Amino acid sequence: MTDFQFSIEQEAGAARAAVFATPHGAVETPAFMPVGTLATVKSLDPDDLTRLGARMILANAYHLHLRPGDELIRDLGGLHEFMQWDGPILTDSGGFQVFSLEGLRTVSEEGVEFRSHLDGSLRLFTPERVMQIERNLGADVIMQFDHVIPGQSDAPSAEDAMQRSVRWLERCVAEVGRLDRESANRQALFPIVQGGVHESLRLAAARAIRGVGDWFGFGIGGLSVGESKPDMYRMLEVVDGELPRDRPRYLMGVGFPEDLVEGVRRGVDLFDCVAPTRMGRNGAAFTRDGRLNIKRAEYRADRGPLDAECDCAACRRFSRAYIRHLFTADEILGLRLLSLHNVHFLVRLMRDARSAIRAGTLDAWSRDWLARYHSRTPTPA
RNA sequence: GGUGGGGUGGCCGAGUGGCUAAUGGCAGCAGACUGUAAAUCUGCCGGGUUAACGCCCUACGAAGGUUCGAAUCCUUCCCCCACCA
Repeated sequence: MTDFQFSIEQEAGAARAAVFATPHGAVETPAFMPVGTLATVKSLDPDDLTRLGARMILANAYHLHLRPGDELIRDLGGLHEFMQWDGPILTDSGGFQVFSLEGLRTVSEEGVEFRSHLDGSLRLFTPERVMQIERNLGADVIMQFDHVIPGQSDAPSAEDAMQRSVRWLERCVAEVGRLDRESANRQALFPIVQGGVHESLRLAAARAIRGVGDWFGFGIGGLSVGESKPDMYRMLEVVDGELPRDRPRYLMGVGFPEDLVEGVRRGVDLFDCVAPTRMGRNGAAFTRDGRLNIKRAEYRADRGPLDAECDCAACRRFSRAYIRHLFTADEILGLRLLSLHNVHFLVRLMRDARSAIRAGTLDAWSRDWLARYHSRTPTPA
């Protein structure tokens, strides 16, 4: 299968600038992928995403299985057609929901029984079932079904979840093979490296995964789930040495701007996170000088843009005072403008990082970028 | 003019003798958010002082009274609403 390809253009330490080709187009990396769990990046439409430079987006198997149903989406032509996004799509498996919906599920070797958060019905998610769901959805990249646990979990728990994730990976592979024999397919299955914050477990997970098969790319999961940032960064360094360098690494669920910069430096190519959209809906804007809460009274009469150096649609046109007013008045345009801005901010951040890698200036660029982001507080214009 | 109901902290609105600086909601102020159970959640919210505990002051239309003690009971007055004249 040549639908997927990862072409490295330039390296800078662990970091690299590359192009990740998929059946629905190529993604220049490092890249940030906006999250559209329910087949929509909340408040943004496909044209918005295209304009701000997003190339690849996420959707979620658990949520779309529950509503509107993966078979319905299949019958309507698949996720790309359904949501009118013709760029690359990646679907998460529901492994994160094992963590986030902890009170609504029970884990066994067979799989995870979820109590639907929508209607209370029981749904058994096995690796096989998840592969069928992700096949029905039809994303370009599909994630294995994994077992995510809290970041501070002790080694025995982390090892247990990691080993289970590896066993489930084997079942995912088998099921994908069975489905492929039924009908041709152009999806890439990504495994997920687990292991909590324990170096030996991360190493063991990476090795075990490589033993299961050959992969077009690798997910790094179970991070940004409650562990410290130093622990998260350390795990990236550990994993970097154990994964093949000629394949993309996708750090799942990360993150905040500073985490993207730190991640790129440690060899991560792809990121996704709900932060830009969720925080945008809650009034927080990323700026070059740190986070800004647009609801604060000090911006009441502020004529300036969210971020003076930003060229997004919101910053080119609207004042902080206006956007603050929208939030104060509970107007939906406010949520939309901050979501637009925040996603644009991360997309551009990765574009800038890519340029720095290609220019051979990543170290200086990232050092300066982080210093400024951390040292200042956005002030009224 | 008569009858009935009512006046509570910025607003709405509970509370009918002590546990009440006074439930709730809204507004306001601030914080959190990392593979989305989220346009969500959390904290503060009479004034002064304190790092905090606490202490002091002011407060339930106004004034006076009963009581050890009143937003709650009594008296008078002011105002609002409804209905009847």
